[in-house]
Amino acid sequence: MNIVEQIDKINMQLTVKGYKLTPQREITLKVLLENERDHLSAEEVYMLVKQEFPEIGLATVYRTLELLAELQIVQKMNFGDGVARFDLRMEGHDHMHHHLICKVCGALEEIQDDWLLDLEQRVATEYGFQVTDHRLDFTGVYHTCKNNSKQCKRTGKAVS
Amino acid sequence: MNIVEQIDKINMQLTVKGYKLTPQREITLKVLLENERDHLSAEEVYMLVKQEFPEIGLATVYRTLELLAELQIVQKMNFGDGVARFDLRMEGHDHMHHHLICKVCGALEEIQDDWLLDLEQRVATEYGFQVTDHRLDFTGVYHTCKNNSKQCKRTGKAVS
DNA sequence: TTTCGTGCAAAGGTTTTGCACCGCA
DNA sequence: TGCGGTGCAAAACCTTTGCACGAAA
Repeated sequence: MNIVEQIDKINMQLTVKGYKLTPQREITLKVLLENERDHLSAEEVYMLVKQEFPEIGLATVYRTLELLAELQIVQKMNFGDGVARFDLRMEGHDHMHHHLICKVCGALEEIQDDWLLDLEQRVATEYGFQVTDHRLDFTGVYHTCKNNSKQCKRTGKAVS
Repeated sequence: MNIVEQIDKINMQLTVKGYKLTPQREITLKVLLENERDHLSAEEVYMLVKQEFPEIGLATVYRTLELLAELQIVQKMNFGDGVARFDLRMEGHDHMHHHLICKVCGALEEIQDDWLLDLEQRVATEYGFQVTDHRLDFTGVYHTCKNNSKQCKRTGKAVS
């Protein structure tokens, strides 16, 4: 599914709920889809949207992101750096992505396996708790970073 | 290990790093240890410390919590309610606690099983990533909350 | 016209910082 | 004296909100 199709699909979700796909919302969505792997902050989204739509205000970006979170199109997350970051939840990614956070190079990789179905079953039986969503983050170090190579394997970023 | 012993142990960790256990820090630690299960925010810690040490300033609490996080005695966490919360990491709890967050009653339960050793092994082999810590939160609903009982099973809190 | 969405500026809430002061080596 | 630690207030920071305006049904 390409970006245009995804935006169409989201447009339908908006319409059903009585919301409109304004140019501001469309460009914000485009930015999110084009940077799906990057976990952008509101400020970063704002900067990118501004390149195509300079008149947009930061408040609109916040309102759009809030709207998308309400529709479960994005998920608001916090990785401890003081800003909220937004994770797309398209195409069955629903509650199935985990994160690897490298302490050396700062990379934040998303991995797609769903490893937790057994655990969710155990939580249900042992704790009387029905899971609807989960969050799993691993902090650690890429072997390539640890081995003192000059670049992070994933991002290509220079490593301090 | 009782609270006095735990504070002694932490005092040693502080001393090794050149920090002192001031009365403010000691009372802050006591509050954290006495409310280990509660994931207090800085403001909540401040209120509780103030009861025993009214002259303390909020900034000191923030600085103490930051210091304890640096020493890995507490972990700063964010559950999406706009404030940082602090999780004690004493007595081998290290990277072994997970959370159940009930959407109905708001309870935040800590569970102690360490279910992720296998997954950490997989991450190491499949992604070339050595895990040093992890975070696993389950969002969902307690069966007792779902069944419309008037109280949450865990907290006893009234359920809307 | 009515409603929804927007931009701007102001407000709100949390956390950090600057600075003078204090106690202890 | 020197230095780490503190309290207070101000600042910084991210995010939300109030309000008037504008576009579309």
